[in-house]
Amino acid sequence: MKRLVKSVSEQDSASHSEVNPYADPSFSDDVVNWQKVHGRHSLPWQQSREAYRVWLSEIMLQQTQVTAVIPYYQKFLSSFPTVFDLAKASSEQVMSHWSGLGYYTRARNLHACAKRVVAEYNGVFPHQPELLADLPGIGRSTAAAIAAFSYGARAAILDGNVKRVFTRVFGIDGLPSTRVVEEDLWQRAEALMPDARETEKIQAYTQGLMDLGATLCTRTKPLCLVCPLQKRCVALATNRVAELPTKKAKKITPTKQVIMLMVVDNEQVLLEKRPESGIWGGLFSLPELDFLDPEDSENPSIAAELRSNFQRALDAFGELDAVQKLDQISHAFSHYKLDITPYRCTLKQRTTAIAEDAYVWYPLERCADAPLPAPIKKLLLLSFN
DNA sequence: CACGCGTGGTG
DNA sequence: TCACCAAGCGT
Repeated sequence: MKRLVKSVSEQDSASHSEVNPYADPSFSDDVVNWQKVHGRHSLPWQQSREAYRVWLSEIMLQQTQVTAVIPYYQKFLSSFPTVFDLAKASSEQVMSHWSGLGYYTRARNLHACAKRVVAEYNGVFPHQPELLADLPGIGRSTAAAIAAFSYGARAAILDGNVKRVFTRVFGIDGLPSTRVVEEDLWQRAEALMPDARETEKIQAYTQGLMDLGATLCTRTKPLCLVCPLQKRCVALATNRVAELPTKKAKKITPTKQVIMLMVVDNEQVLLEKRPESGIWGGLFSLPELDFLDPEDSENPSIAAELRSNFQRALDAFGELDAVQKLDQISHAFSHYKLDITPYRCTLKQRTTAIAEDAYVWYPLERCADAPLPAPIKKLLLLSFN
């Protein structure tokens, strides 16, 4: 459970924002005036202030680009028009709709959040950022975005766009993910908001910060010449735009190798449900075997080696008939690389008693709509279409 | 509190 | 080709 009560120091700084040394009314004026003329107004989730739609879009947009989100947002809304529809959907339905969008914890939290909003708030998202941030998948910044866009609340966002704009405009060194820099950024975010009297200003300002970061103050090749903040931009004045925000030192990404079994029988493929935590959590995928390096064994035939190693895994599913090695797939995550060696297996006879709900025989014709990781869905579609 | 968590686009 | 992300959150 997250904290619902602000500490004394937080309350103090919030209620005395007029003496916050970072306060500057002209800053929000510049952002708002720019947003009204040059900002984005036609995105699908900007056509309504309904909290359900704002929430859905904000969750999808976490660490994810607009172009990737749009088709998912539209399909989600079509299948689950209201928070009630989403709350009563099955987890498999929700995961199927999220399949391919990544960061699947978001989908599980989305579903859990919908259920809580229905159960605890009669389907109405609360207005207070503190209550929003207590819901699963909604952190401080997303809570502020929902409260601002849906209800006109005066709440500060601090997403990647804002961090990039602020570190450049104010010339802030240091990794934005570190405690000290992030606290400083939050203080500026709180101080620089427009006055609360007009909700339109809050919405235009919040959207304007996001639009500035997304369309002008981009990671590479920022369009400083047309930026409404160019006169006050420290990074531009000191020729450090390319250096800010401070980048993390790159780490070497390890490579993992797995064997995946594509067990096919009667136009169905055997899928295994993955654990809720970890990579591809909550999705179905192909059953995995630890990668076996052929160099380790004393050169048995591939078929014999595979039979002996696969049979134990396949005992649970049926009697093995044939095994065919498929082309290796290389899939890059943000933090490691996965080399997949898929083997297509057919059965002489399927075991009648399959292991509980951990496994499911899935019709090949429905794979396009299955709750699968992107590379696995791609593999299956390529194999059977 | 630094890290784990996906994917498709980009230069 | 491949490194590096892009509207953060939970632990």
